[in-house]
Amino acid sequence: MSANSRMTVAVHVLTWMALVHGRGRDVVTSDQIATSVATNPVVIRRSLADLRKAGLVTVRHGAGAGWTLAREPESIALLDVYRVVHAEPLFALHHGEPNQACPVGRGIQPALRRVYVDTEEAVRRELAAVSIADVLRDTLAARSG
Amino acid sequence: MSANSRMTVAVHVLTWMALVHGRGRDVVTSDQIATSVATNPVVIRRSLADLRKAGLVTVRHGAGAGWTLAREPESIALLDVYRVVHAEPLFALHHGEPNQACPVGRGIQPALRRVYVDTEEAVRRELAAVSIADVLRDTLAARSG
DNA sequence: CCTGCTGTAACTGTTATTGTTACAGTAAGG
DNA sequence: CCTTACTGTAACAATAACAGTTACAGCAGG
Repeated sequence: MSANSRMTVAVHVLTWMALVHGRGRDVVTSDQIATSVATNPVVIRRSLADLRKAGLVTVRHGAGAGWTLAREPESIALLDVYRVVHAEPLFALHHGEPNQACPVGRGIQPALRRVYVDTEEAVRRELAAVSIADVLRDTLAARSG
Repeated sequence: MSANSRMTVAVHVLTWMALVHGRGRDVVTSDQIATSVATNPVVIRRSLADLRKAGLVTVRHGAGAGWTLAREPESIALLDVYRVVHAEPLFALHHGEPNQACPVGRGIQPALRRVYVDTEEAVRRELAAVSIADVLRDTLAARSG
């Protein structure tokens, strides 16, 4: 296992917040979330910082500080999370420029780019169809099943 | 840009082979392909070795050695290439096991796995619809456009 | 002013990837 | 059988991403 798990961590964070949100508590700390994810609070804070930039959570400073969901779990799609964690495209083009003197070297990048864009859009469509509320429901169902 | 470009390299390799295949020449060397991709022949040979394991190309040793497409370009889908280069899943689950004492920690992995599998399948559907022959056609069109 | 948590820099260990050199293995063709 | 030209692969370096960790300044509620 080497691939990045930022998507998983971010969804876990939001799902956990959605759970306590439903229970009426609204301000939670990175330490509490870190306990559920079983990692370091700084990792959680880094994830939350990104989620905040995207407007998915809000932060409160000072004593009694902590985090709150900025939207209802039903209105947060996994696509929103994907946008936060995936700066890099699914597939990378060549590291260096291919040989422009070769017909394939010259024309393949636009051709590939088109395919890659279509593929990314398929991913986005899939992730747009699932909300944090859906994940929470499935999570609680899986737990008891 | 850091993401892996193995998909791009493998498709480039096959597309180049499809081009010379159409021109009647059938045995090509890693050096020739490396010139088009503008990289080291060993990188190409590594890619070709993987493609060979999947049965997409065949190799000939000795003097006059080289590589040949094992199938017609129309019958090689980008999905076949994806299977070759993508050992790792699109999204990774947690690195360590999440807290099993927490309802979210306990149930989120099966819930996420389901979403991730669906997403991967969307990617596969997209890539299944495009062949190396399609890429070659688009590549030559892009070159002149 | 205390207190508790955030925000973030800095550093480590691990791992993937690309590029590179080097060299043994292999078989076609004279 | 020997030359030749290319494959197959190990080994290594450089780069970069990532997860995890420590440390500490900043902030605001009470």
